[in-house]
Amino acid sequence: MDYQFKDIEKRWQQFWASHQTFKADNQSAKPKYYVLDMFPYPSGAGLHVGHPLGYIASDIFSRYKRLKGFNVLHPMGYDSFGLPAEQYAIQTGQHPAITTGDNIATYRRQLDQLGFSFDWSREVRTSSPDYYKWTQWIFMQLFNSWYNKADEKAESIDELIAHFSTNGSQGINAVADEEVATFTADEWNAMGEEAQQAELLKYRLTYLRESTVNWCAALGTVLANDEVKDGVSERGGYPVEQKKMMQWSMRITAYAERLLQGLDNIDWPDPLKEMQRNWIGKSVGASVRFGLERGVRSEEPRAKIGERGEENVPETPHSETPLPATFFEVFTTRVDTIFGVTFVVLAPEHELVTALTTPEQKETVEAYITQTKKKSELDRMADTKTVSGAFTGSYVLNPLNGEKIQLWIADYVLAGYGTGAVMAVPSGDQRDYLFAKHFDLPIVPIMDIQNIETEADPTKEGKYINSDFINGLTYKEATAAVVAKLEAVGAGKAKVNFRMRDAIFGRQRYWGEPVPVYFKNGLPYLIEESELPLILPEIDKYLPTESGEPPLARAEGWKYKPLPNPPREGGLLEDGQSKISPSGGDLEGAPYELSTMPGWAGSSWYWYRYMDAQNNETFAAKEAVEYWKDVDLYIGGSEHATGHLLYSRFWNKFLKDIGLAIEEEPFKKLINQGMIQGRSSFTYRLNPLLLNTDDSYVKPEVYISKGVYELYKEGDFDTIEQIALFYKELLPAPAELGEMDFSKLHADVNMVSNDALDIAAFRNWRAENDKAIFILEDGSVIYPTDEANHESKFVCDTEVEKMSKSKFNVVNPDDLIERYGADTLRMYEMFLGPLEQSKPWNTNGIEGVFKFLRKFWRLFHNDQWEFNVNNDAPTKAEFKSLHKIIRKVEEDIERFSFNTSVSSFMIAVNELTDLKCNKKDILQDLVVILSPYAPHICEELWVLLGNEAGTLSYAPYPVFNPSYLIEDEFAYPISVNGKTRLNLNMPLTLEPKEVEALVLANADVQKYLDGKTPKKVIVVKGRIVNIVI
RNA sequence: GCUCAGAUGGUGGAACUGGUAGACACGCAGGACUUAAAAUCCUGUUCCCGUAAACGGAGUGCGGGUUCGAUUCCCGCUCUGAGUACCA
Repeated sequence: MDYQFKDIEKRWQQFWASHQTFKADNQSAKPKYYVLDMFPYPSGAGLHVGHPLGYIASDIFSRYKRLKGFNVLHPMGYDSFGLPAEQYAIQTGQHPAITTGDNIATYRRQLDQLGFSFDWSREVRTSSPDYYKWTQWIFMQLFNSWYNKADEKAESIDELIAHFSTNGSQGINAVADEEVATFTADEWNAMGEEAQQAELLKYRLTYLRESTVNWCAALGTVLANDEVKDGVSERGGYPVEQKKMMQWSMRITAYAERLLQGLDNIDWPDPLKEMQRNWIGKSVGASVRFGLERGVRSEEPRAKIGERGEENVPETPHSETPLPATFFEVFTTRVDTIFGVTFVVLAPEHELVTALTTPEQKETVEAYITQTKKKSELDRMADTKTVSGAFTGSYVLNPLNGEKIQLWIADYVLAGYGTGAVMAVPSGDQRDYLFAKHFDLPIVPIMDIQNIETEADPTKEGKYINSDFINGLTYKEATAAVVAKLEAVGAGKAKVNFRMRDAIFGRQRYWGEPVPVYFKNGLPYLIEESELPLILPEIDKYLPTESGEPPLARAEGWKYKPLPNPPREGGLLEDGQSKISPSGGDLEGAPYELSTMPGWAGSSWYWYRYMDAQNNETFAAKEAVEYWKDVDLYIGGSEHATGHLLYSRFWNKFLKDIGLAIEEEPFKKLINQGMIQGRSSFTYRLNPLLLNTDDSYVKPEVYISKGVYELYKEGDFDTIEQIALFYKELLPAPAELGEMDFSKLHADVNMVSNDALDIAAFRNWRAENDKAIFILEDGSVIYPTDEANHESKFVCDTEVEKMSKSKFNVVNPDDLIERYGADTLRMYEMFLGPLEQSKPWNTNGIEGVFKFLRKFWRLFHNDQWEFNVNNDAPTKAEFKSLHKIIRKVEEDIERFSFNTSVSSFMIAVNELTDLKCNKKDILQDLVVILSPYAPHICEELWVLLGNEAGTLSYAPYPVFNPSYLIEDEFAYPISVNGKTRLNLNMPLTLEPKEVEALVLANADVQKYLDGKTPKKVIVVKGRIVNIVI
């Protein structure tokens, strides 16, 4: 039979499903290998041709690893909470769970069609209560943990409480909020429950805090930093504003150092690691305290800042005057330049600005602040050239020499980074330099070799000048000396600063995991573990309430009512009275948290759930986690570089700290598959200007082929003339033709093949095309009545754009599978080019892969399509072809070069076809090697070859035997002065000297020598001969 | 601006440690088969000179360098894509 891909593929997909061929075992004598794909968000549009690229690669790798004797875990699931389903729900009123369910069904059908070897018994859906129960559970573990810097790990909050009650806050080195209190054990024990809880919240790894958030009013929610692009929301492009809100946050900053260090030990693409490093943004430097100069008059109460550690403040000459604070801190990476500081700048939003502004400067400063507020985030970013700022009228004191320094505000200092204040060193920092020049502030050189004529010179070379006790020292010496001095006088210390902020963990949205928390007197408490999952309640509308509360506030009677049985603290009393709110006697129950978890909650641990997806007792059994440990290969897009991949590493480290995970890093090796862009097709339509027309007739639709259009555009007179004449003939008498114009119109790429338009399909596409006239590439014309054969084609123009419905360039895998089959599509997607490289999708060329599979099929069949394979002993040439491909494919797969292995398969099949090889000894091995790429056709041939159905997936990978590739002759390329001139066959046993003699004796070589003696002859054995004259 | 990645025929791409540039495939051109079309098969296809072949010249974004030999290494530049953005 001919190659019937439809039958074959359907049959084997059913076989794999019904026999659970790819079900992985959680224990095995084989070594484990975990291949993970970034699970998809099931969108309504279904899969387009770009989505499966990574899945195909990971599937090939999984199948290959099974052949190589590994116990492979290769699961798939759905990241099924998310905004699009909710937006759809808002528009249609349909519950997001229904939409999501439908979309998942579509995805599943599409994935099944591609013949993936997923173990579907482990499927997860983040929106399923069985799954989000454990997402909530992990949230509870985070709530019950704090980060102990002494041990560099997370520990139970109970240990912290124990420490507080015996030692107070003394000796605790934690990552916590800035304003943690200092207290003794007695003071702690004397605190009320609420005061204690409020204090503990400052330590918990997930905590509630008023923070500035990216509020997107149009989406009605808060967005993470990585969801905001250029000041607008990444999804939908709605405006985003800064707003203060009470928010759940994750103390990811506790892990900043470990997240940074961990990058050194994982095999990820360098650009991606670099992105994470930049995101974490570690800078090593020092914090320096600048004392405030007396004379500040202010009605403001004392600000909080600077209250702690006041005893360390250097004495200021007139300390009797009350100040809002006695100092503030700046962060600097160049503490060695401290004697070059000629002014200090605060962010306009800095808390001390109002208090430190003198009455004389009040107007100027306020005007400047107003101006800054007006500027949108975008303007502030774009406008980096203009220098602006305002003098506060106050002075600060250099802590090392007591010098009086002007205090300015300027919007180039960001409130959100460091302390929101910088010490300006105009001689060494270009921004400071421009600022100083603009406002005529002093610039003091501090290095002997510094050149500050036209710009700042940040050099670290040379010796210090104008710098007090560090004069004459080098950079390294000076830095150490300054830090030591600052510490000695209590005016600063070495400090590491991170750009990364704690991650906001909440959305004012419906379609997400409910936070397992209720409130008592404004303080958050966890519900009981036994009460998990906290199910997402039904609501009438998926919108915020009129009062602006999140959608969950609409849920009727959705209050925390502790179960009466078993009775427990915080629950109901035996008589049924609630203990929850002692003050209010709240029988109604306590309010739940109304925001839901963000999109990244469910995806930050899902690879563990795959290890033990059905477990109802725990998030994944200990034995399962100990067996699979971590992901060996993770494939997905680089767009998750600073979101998912950072949060996942964070949660993994936390899970390791509390003993639930084994490895410090979750994903050992990661590959980014490139993005597939769309390749749009365009037609050119004539739009002539018609003079003297009335509305009694319609302009004829005339399309011209690309080549004709180009001739026209180049001003080819004949073409212009002909088109005008042609068009004129189409028009009724009264019309006069003016100038010709063209519309460039998208044509659906599915009607275009190798840039040639399928005219019949195009006519059917839209009503107005029905009567269209086409001028083809050679100038011939097709009329609506005339569909006969034409020699020429109608060629479309092309352009690379984003793949989107509106550009008519979406290619759906379903159509291609229908036409060519899954095996062809799988191989074609790999054949397209290197996996990591982004490229436009182009269906041109898929025929070549299809032809290859037919040719492969034909190797096993005779001219009548009868199966025809014999048991004869293969020849040397046949063995050579086979072993070449065994080695090549193995090498290629190991370095994820799938495109080159597809080429090699083509070469092998071409060779074996030429050799007319139909020997089982060769073809059976070839089936095994090809099966990861084209599993269906290989399963079919495997059975035809007499093997048991279903055993191919676990067959042994053929062993490469190098003896088949040993050559005894080699055609040496002979080059003269580096230019290859001819090839000479010589035995490989010859030594370079013998080769040289043979080459120089050759008559053809003599011709090139032209009687001269070569200066030098280079012979690389088995490679090349180069003669230099 | 900074960081990273990349630039090879008409197209996608290959050349893995410096050793025959353009494998493999698409497209195109010509041919075979066919009443015809589709399918299939064969031949050619980097560019320039030349009717053609032999032959000759140029050639991996541009300009230099190292080397017997450079798509590969070094220096400088141009362009494209991605990330990031006043980070102190």
